[in-house]
Amino acid sequence: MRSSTVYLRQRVKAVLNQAMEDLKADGVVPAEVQVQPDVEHPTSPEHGDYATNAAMKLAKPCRQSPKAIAEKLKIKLEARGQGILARVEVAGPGFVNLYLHPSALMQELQSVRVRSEAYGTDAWGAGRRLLLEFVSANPVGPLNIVSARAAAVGDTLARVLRSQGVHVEKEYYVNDAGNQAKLFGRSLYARWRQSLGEDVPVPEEGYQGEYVAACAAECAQARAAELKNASVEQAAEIFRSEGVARMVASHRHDLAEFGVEFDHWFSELTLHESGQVQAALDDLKTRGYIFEHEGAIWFKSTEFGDDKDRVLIKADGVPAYIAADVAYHRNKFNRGFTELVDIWGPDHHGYIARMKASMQALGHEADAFRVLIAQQVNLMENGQPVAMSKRAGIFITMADLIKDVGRDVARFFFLMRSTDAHLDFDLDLARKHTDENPVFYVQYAHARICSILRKAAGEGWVLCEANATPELTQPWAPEELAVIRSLTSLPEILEAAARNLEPHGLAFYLRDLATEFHRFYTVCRVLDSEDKKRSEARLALIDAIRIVLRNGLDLLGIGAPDSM
RNA sequence: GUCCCAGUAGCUCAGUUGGAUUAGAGCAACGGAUUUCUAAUCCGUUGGCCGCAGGUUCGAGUCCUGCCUGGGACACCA
Repeated sequence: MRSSTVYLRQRVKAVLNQAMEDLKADGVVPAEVQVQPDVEHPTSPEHGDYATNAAMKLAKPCRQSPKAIAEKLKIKLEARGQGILARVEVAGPGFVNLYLHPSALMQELQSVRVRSEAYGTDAWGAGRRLLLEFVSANPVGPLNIVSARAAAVGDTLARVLRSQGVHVEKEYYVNDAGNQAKLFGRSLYARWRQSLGEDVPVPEEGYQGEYVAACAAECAQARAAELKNASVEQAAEIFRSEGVARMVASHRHDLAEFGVEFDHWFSELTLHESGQVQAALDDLKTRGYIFEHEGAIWFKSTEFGDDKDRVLIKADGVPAYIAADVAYHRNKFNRGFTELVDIWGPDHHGYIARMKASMQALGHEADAFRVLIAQQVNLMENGQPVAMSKRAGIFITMADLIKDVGRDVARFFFLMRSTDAHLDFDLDLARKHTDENPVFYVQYAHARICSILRKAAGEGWVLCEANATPELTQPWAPEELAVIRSLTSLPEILEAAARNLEPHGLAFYLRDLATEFHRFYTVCRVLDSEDKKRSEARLALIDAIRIVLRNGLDLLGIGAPDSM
């Protein structure tokens, strides 16, 4: 289904490579010279559809001026670019500007409709097996805003990577083994006893929010029979396991509401029970990165650039959190994944070095394990940050946010920022169902197109076959050419987003494409009975725009409505 | 004290891994456009010492060093 298509920019690159080979054959460029020239869109369209710095990169190894090489390259490009390039120009310090042949643009436009929902997909990522872990919140309370951000980014990243042929599985790590889970169990237990009129205090550092009492009641009802004769310790354990299970279920539910579904939910407890924590320890020991000191067992993480060595097994014999985490990531590799990507919250920044160290100690390449930090989110209302206090139980959850502004808006706002930058979430703007809200702006473009297509169908207009190039006697208008050029950028946008693990470029791209469409719409009437040929061509054009908008919105996990 | 992230228009942010005498959007402000396929639209104007100072080279918002400011992290917690 994912046939390998050569997109427009790749065709241009291929022409450039051929031209450079020709220069080698002529002896202009020494055979051993290897350069990777950039082919990019110039800032100003007057400088061509694409421009390359190949001549500047070749200048030094060839010991010639960039301009001289550019002139020679130009001749080869003109010969090799038949049917793709209309014009080649040398400019500035040695740039070579490439102007597309109109027929190449038309072919690409046709390709959008032929490939339809597969337009933009590629296969360069085939063969990679990547495990993407994100959210992984402690199952002791509702998901917060940062989790929502991580969910949006992780889910879209998975979709984008898959579109490029990478095999991706999404995983959620359930911290059901540690102190937090225990503390949660005891908090639930206390709340239950309180509800029975007894004076049992919630433990210090325990969980206070309103949801705790509600969860305690549900747990008590579900496990009533077992609780009847349980000791305090047994009861706390029952509340721990039941409470965690219910929290995990609610996380799963809330995430599904947000359009995010995981392939795996991985329990920390199973690592301990199956002996994998010990196995990881033994592995590190065999490799010589373990030592004992003051009754604790340490990992020599400083060997791999960490600030200090880290305790794996505490002096009391209990494994530290990181011991299970090392075992967990070792497990991921053992399952056959060749790349691990984690998305963590901002408070785990300092944790990266030691985890990377542990994976290197286990023999993996440094960049086989990568961590993205989903930075802090400030909810803004009336220009002020919304006050939140976890301690007092006053905080806006992911579920609250989605209920408030809607799933599409929430996702788009999170995906409009680079992941590792702080984000001010403008609630007032998010709530507006007007043109100021960028989500609706993009969706409106899609709906507008659908509306025209409906009208066209009703009036008996013919939407030409996907593989038929519309014939035109008059040249395309500038607004038409601009939007066609934008269309052809989707493949490179997706490739960049996947390679850099930065999905936000896609959101910006869609907004820009919507702008190009709206501009076109204002100037060019699609259905014009005076000019049937042009109308048919424009119908094909807006159909292609519809496809690209829809593909992009799908990858963002956002709806593409037919009408608004 | 050490480390990480950020600092670009009044506000929120892009800037394609160093490229073009002209650094871009959105919002806000001001002025225009609709007998039309959806005005949830479009066009125009105003707005900048890219935190500061050096350095690297043909070329720096982008890379290096130092400093300033904001946020975060620095457990035998998870």
